[in-house]
Amino acid sequence: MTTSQLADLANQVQSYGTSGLREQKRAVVRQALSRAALDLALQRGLERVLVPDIAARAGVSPRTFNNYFASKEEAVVAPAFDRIARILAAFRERSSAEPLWTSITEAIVSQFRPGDSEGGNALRHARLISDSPALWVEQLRAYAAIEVLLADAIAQRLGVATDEDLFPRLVAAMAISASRVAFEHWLSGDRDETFTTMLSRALDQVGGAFPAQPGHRAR
Amino acid sequence: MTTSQLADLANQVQSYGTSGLREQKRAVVRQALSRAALDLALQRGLERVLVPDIAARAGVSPRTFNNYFASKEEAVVAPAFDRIARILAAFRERSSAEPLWTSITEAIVSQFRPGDSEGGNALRHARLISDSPALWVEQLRAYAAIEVLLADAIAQRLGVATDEDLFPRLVAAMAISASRVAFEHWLSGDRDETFTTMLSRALDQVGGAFPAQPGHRAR
DNA sequence: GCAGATAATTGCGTGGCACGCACTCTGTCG
DNA sequence: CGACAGAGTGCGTGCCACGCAATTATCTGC
Repeated sequence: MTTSQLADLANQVQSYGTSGLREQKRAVVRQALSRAALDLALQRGLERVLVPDIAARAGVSPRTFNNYFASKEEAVVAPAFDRIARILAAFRERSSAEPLWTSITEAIVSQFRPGDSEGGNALRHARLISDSPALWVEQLRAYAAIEVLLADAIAQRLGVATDEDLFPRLVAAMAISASRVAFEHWLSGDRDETFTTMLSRALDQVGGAFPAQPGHRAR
Repeated sequence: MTTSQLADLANQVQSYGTSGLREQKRAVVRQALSRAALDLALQRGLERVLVPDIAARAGVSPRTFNNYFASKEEAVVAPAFDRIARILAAFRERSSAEPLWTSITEAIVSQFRPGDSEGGNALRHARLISDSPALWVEQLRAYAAIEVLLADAIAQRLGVATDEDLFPRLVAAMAISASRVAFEHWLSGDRDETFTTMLSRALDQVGGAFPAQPGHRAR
């Protein structure tokens, strides 16, 4: 993965920067487009949703759609990128005194606790994504994005450089992969246990590989 | 990830099934298309390569291209899917008596030993993929494919079911993720050490999390 | 080895999509 | 309030995936 790519992916993570009228409107339109795409996809299946449909439902011109998203898939998966921002924020707020893996685990798990936010819609959303190859690939990009950003945050906390030490990337990859596996497993199973439980278990199981504190040894 | 998806991805992994004239010719055309796509992409950049160009170079009609690959990106990344088959075969050939993680590590590393097969072309290929967002995403699909297939092979060896026990998926994900991180890190760095060295180190570092033998404990 | 079944190649046509460009409208800021 | 940056929009272009049906090549059983 190249520098340019990192930038591309990172830029999709909501910046929530200035709060001028302009940026505010832009955020509204973006969310409207994303919601429109999701709603339509949920009721018809994404293949039967055309970009102009989405634009129309969001009250905007078709051409405008592509000023926000490069594809309808990107629009549907956009909320995942938002969650990334929240996970990162949660991680950064954790004390550096606590074991690294604990910080990571808690940061991730905390973003799923609020009880399947937004009603059962979240579950349908998840199923939609994992059932559509195109959406699922788009989701992979989200995982890749958070992996890189999380690695940066970890490196920052440990005071090492990501391009010299592969430890941060490794730890981030393990955390994200474990989350992804837990998620997919939970989605496909009978789910006699909650997602957060399964998530925690997967993370715990993987966490044993890594030393609790900076005294790691990767190059 | 859904059953249909697993099938889709798995089907891209070369089966090398029957050796009739038919399958043989098909394999030749497939490889010709893949090579053509790669060569053209290397000299012009993938954006400047059109599907008809590839088809022409492979001596086949444009329409035929899509009977083999769904996109030019898929054609360029196809060799990665071939390597998957080899890794899986290598894993299955390892003795069940040896520790699981050792089998996995050796199976993966063994497919990179032959000294950057096919001349320095492999490195250029790798850079091409990691520099192009479209190709890079396609590569993610390959990683996902092998993760699933490897998980199945692991589950088979351990005698558990992938839909009941998430341990195989977890182990597979860790192995593949570590490999991916090592690869990306190696590609972006000065590479004062060989890829296989870095790969082994990453895998070793992660392997500590898992028990050596079936006596695991995941659900 | 031949006839019917099966599968691959190809040409044509269609629907869709990403994006460049130029123009307009609307916030923004001194 | 006036100039400027940036966002929305219409139009046009090039490319692409894929359905369909006809043709040709391979396979299989007798």
